[in-house]
Amino acid sequence: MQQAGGEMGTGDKENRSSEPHRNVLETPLKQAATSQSVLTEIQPLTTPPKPKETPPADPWTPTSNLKILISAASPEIRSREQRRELSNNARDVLPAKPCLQEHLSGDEYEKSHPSRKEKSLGLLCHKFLARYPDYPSTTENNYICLDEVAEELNVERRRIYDIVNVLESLHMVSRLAKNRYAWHGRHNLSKTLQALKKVGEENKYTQQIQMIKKREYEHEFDFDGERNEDMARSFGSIEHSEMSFVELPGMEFRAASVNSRKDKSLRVMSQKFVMLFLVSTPQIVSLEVAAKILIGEDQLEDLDKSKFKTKIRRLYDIANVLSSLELIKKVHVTEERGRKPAFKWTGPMVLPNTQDTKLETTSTTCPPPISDSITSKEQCSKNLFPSRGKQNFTRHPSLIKLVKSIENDRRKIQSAPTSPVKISASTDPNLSAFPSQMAPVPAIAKQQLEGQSKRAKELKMKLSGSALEFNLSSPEAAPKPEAPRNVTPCQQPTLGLCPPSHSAIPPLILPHPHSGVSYAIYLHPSQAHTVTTYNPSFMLQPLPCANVTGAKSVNSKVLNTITTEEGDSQIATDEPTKSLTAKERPTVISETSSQRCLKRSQALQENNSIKRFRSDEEKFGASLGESIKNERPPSSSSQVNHEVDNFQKERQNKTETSDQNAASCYEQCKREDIPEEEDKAKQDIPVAFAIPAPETFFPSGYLIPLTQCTHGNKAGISNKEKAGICSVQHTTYSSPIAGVIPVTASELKAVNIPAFHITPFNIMLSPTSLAAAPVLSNSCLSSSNTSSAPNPSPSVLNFTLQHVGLIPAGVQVPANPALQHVPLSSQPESVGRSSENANLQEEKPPVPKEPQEPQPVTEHFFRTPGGPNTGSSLSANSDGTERISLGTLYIPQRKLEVSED
DNA sequence: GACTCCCGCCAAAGC
DNA sequence: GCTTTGGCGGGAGTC
Repeated sequence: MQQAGGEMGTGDKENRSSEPHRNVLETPLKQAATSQSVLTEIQPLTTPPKPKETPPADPWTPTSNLKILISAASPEIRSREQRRELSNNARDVLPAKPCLQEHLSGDEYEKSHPSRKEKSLGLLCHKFLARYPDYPSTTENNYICLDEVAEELNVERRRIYDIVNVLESLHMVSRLAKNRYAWHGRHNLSKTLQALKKVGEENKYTQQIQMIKKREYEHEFDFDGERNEDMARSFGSIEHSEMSFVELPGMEFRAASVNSRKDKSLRVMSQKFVMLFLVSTPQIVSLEVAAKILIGEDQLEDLDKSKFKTKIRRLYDIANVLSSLELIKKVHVTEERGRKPAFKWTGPMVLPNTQDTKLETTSTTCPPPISDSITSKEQCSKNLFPSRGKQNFTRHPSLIKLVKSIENDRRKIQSAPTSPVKISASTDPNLSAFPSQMAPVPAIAKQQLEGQSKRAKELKMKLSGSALEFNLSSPEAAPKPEAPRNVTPCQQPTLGLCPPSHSAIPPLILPHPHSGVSYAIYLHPSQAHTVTTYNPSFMLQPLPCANVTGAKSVNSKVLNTITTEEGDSQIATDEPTKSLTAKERPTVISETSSQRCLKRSQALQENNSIKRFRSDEEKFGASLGESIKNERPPSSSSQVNHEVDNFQKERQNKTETSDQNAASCYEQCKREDIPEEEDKAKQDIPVAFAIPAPETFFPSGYLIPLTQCTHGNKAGISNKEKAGICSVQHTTYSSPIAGVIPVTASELKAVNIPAFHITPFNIMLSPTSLAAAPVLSNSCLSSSNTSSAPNPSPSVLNFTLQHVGLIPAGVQVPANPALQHVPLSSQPESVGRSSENANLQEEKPPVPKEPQEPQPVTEHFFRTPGGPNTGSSLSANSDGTERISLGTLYIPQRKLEVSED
């Protein structure tokens, strides 16, 4: 056809522009100037028409044909021979309409002139898809002739290739012969997605994504050579395979030509792009990250702006097609620097292989072929216990020593008594009454945070280069004495990287500005000061709480997140919701689950506070207690913060141990996924799970949708709304920006259920696993010093003081002028106690067991998010100020807002 | 000015 | 040698 390149020069364009004439004349369909109308009006001539599609009875208009001609012509032609072309064509094509040209001038022509949008690939793809049924009958031959389609759609064939290539990647079409394709529709889509997800996991895309995000934070990733080299090394450490096109049985490419340039083909790129969504949590992938990953797979050293731009272009092409397929939806991640384009997966959730989905890769370099013999059970097991799988990661030499040290520490920790507390999964109806103290607190003590962050950064910088390797390789080093299968060594690496300040930076819970959904963002303190804008590494923690399977599901989800960071396959797609499309997910959310989540999150915070305080009670506790007793005015917050800061310095050497302890606890928690140990596990393992996110991958923070678990209930959100919050992927997301959400008194009070302690890396610790004493959340103090911060609960203060030994049990002291005197129960924690109502908030917080063995605790507690669809539940914080509070601090660094277009 | 992404050049592969 | 495919990047349109 066209020029040697298949494209047409001016002449070709003119020739092509005449092609539609015949078609138009033969099929006097209304060819609206707008593509939208065309979308539903395309009347296939030779290709299988979409069954549902009925020829529109739109009247033939005098200008319709001309509009088509115009749209078919290139801009150059139009600009060069606009008038003459129009008149001539009108005369030639529409002899019966001699006056046509008169109607096409000035504004009218502009109207007929299809805008750029109307010629978009996405719209074109819509047209294309409209021609064929989603689920074509197997009996009928659904052939696609590219030439014909191109003609009918009045586009260059080149554009059709773009569409077909992407469709091919999803096995919606397959090439039969030259210029001929077969339409399969969505029959194979589920299988394809499963296969892609599987391959994506095996290719460790999750790790790559996280690594890139981390890099971005650490270096504000750009294209200078040094950083590229660093990036390249990191990629190399992942041993990612040059995964090529993933094929399904019976759908292999039949023409070698198709594979000739597959390395960079749109097909492969499309598959990889889809993989990123399937393995990501949340299923939001920014173009930037995707491009970097795709580039990285090729040759990162060549990463330059032009290449990056090219990848972005291609990704736009792919994204447009995928959007037309309604598999993804464009969103924007807003950060302080501006908006970043991203896409959210809106397609069906991909379940783990419930059947032996055969897939083949035409990979040339690696991807270990997926075993067809893997049963669904085995696959599930593999997903649940990824640590058993192969570890393809290599350990960075510089980290071997560190790993050994960690191993030793872990052994010590694991040998130590750790008895996770069973938590009743029963619903706490009172959680709905969760107070509104969750409101963000004004920024405070930013300087302290920065100071802490600096120290942390120094340490981190030393290890950042090899953090990934270390993290990925940790499984090897991690001893698995008790629950080898569940060991998630991914957290271990963080031990050595954990700055002392971690303990002072707990997750932040922010209310969703739009939906009222709250999100807990876990920010790695070490990067707090370095992050000023959107941090891709804000891990949207899937905080499953709606799953009827309770802890198991949660665990699975957690495992998924964890394992993805470990570098091996893991899926955690055992959630029932996974089988549903994004649109359907909401229905599975139960309010009780959300309440449970709330409670868990509260418990986490509480225990974390207690644990932390316990570990520091000798120094900081006394000081803090004294401060409380003296009812320091808000102005003293800086003093307290300073004390904490200094104290944390001293506590730095404790961080590693505490993280290990947390890791140990988490391992126990993970055991709950082990069927044979389920009974036992249920007794020892908390129901709530935090999503561990090794700092090595998530240096900055995590965004945890809390949805109905927190504010949602309180805010009076209807059940329906809550359900939606939990399950529906919000169209708008945002991360909190720097800010501190102090743990309010009510938050602590309300929790009488032991929960997990989360390490700075989101490692969970059961309350009892740590000889923690009740502690007053530092945040309370800090928050109390802020005008907008809720005052710490008297009960908490008393509770803390009592456990610290500053006051005898039963004695109540006003911790803060603003605090109310709340009677506290001196009873030990009511482990597994199920929900109580708001009144229970007044009850004494759970008293950690084994207080006689205070252990250094640096964990930040972490609220278990409530939304099952974490991925979709990014929240927003309109506040851009940085905030800090001690103890239960959270330091959001960047504002992240994801919004749909 | 950044973001999108259309457009078509041009080369590899196929026939 | 012509056609088919499709990688690639300039640059126009849009925000």
